[in-house]
Amino acid sequence: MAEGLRERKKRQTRQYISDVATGLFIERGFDAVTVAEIADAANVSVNTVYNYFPAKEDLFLDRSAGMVDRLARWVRGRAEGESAAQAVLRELRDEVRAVSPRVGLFAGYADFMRVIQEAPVLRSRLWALAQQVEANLEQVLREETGAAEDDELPSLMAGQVSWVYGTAIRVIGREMLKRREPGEVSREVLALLDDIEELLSERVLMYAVRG
Amino acid sequence: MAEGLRERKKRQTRQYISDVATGLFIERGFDAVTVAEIADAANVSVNTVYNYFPAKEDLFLDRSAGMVDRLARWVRGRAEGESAAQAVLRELRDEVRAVSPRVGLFAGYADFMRVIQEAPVLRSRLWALAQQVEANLEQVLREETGAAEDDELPSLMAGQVSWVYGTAIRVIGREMLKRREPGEVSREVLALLDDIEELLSERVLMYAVRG
DNA sequence: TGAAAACTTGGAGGCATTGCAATTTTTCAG
DNA sequence: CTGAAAAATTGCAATGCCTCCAAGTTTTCA
Repeated sequence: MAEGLRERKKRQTRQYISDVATGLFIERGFDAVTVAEIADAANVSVNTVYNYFPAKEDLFLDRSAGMVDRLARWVRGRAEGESAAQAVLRELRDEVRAVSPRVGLFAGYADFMRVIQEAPVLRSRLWALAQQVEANLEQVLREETGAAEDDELPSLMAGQVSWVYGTAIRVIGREMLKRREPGEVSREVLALLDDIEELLSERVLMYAVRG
Repeated sequence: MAEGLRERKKRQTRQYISDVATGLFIERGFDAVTVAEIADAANVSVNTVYNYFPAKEDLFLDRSAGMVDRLARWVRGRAEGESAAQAVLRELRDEVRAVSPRVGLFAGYADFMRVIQEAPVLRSRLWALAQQVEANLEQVLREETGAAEDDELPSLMAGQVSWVYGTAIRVIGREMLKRREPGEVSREVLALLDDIEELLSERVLMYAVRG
């Protein structure tokens, strides 16, 4: 614990800068806020901001970055006889139910989504994060199946599962931007997750046969 | 045809700038070439470059941008009893077979992929294009099925099909970077496309059941 | 308590991108 | 063929993100 004070202070500073930045972004939009303004508002120099965050986008997506191994964790810990996609949908349902009572989180999430919607840079960055999520998942599946190095199967599987995940997140986000009352949002979202699972099992998505 | 000469000249200039830029990017990498250098090499001013291309990435992805409606076209024109995913894979196979004899295209494609691999900005941009492709496809499916405005199904279907497309493109690209002999590349790629189709029909991807 | 390590800062500069006004080129009617 | 009008090109200035570097400052620890 020799490194206690310093480490604590660093974490606080980092968090504070990110919070200030996030507030400004939500208030005025991502592009309308300069890094210089953020540094000013956080009482640090521009260079200090860059010491903590490699790029402007990271100021906003700092927390999301911590979730890159979530999917891999979910799949690794799934139950016997449960498919990867099912596990992901189940965990999402649990999360929605757990967070549902707290209105604040929902409201914050809507703001978050709105800022991202309006800034292409942020969307790209979020996609890059999704890539990492997928890579982690691929690693898990590769270990689980013991597939060979040049076997493309784990990669394809990871792609599919992370598509399910991404789609769920997207429809949830869309739903949140629509409604206002948290209870209704929660109900709609859960229904959507059920829909997705049903669609997957019916293979409807994959085989939209004409005629 | 009053606007003939001017239009022709514009198209030529545009093409020339893009070609010069592409050459430089392939030679030295995307980040190692400045817009000023490109303008110089193309005998125009920096502003002229920006008159034709909104951003540096567009210099490289100019041709790819023309393919945003390809997927929608393929699906719209699929045969009776053929699924959307099947149609996409079939068209891709046809394309590989058609282009296979011409070594030049393959070689160029490998260079193209390499440049993109090394530049995150280009990957993001390519992803943005994929988003447009997906949106177009969703529109087609929406019209075809006559789904309601708030029905999420066409969106999900489009997502799935365009995932199949993207995955195929990705594995093809990976394969191309690996091998050198065009005949072998072609054979491998066709085998991969078959694999993908088989995996889809076996539902293996979606249901990686544990235990 | 005093160096070593870690953190912060200011300044200079590179590069992408935009806006504006001046200049050149192309079109087209008379 | 000629002279505006329209369109394209250009230079210049400025903004904003981001990097590098060379001082300071603060924190750690012997």
